[in-house]
Amino acid sequence: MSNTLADKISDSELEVMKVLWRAGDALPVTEIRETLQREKGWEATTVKTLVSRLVGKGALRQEKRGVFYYSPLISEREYNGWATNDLIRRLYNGSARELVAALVHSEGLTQSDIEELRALFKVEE
Amino acid sequence: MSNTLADKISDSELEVMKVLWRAGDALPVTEIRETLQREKGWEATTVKTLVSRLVGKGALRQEKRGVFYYSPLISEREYNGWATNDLIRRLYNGSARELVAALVHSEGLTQSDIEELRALFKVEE
DNA sequence: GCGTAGAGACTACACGTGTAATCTGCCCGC
DNA sequence: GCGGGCAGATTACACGTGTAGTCTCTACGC
Repeated sequence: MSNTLADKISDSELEVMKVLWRAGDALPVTEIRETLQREKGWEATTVKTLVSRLVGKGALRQEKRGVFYYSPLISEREYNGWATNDLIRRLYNGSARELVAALVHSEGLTQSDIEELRALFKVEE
Repeated sequence: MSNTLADKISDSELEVMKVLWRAGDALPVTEIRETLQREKGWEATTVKTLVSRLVGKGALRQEKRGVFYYSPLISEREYNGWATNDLIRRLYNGSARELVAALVHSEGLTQSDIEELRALFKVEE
């Protein structure tokens, strides 16, 4: 369980990753801090701790340009895929189909979602 | 975050829930223990701890029939729905459609899964 | 040149979780 | 009736996580 990279990113850490993913570019901790201070009310040191832990886990790369700049080593798509598969494995017997079926049957999808998805399935044929 | 019931079931605890869900009936801790000892190699006290924590969290009901019998207070469907929505909220901007789209684009689904789902969507129309 | 602020490192601390061991009291078999 | 085993309760303990505070050093403004 747990692949060497993406070594289990925690909920708070995920917020840091999201900032970097959105930025699409390396950021100094200051900027990450500003964003998360605004959005989450987190203290500067809290953000720094999370960033350090992520570096330790191999999820962020740290690069010295005067001050440290951080960039993701795993993409959002990669992470989401991993987390989604994990859920599918744990709750849906490893069957993505079961997951989607459950969604369809459980009001998770609006009628217009269903429309869009039907189109998607046509295309993907 | 976290609804009063289903108050954040942990991974190990989930295994206990699964045993009860599969059983479809109240079980004494002895039987839960036997199953998990076989399947996971867990010690009797480990299982008892998990069961107690689940009772504390309001996920299991404890009922004295000579010895204690345990039954789930939340159904598998309920829990899966909750956990799935949580994932959707955290990773897919709250959009179930985005999740499904990601699955379709990422090899998560086999061709035959897609066939089945297309049928499903037709029915659900 | 000296103080101050900010960057980065180190430390803190409570709570949840995984994984159990030990203690206690009761019932069953001898 | 006595000892052993089992159910249930209590305790344990390390590690991850959320959330920060403090310490140190350096560079910049005065």
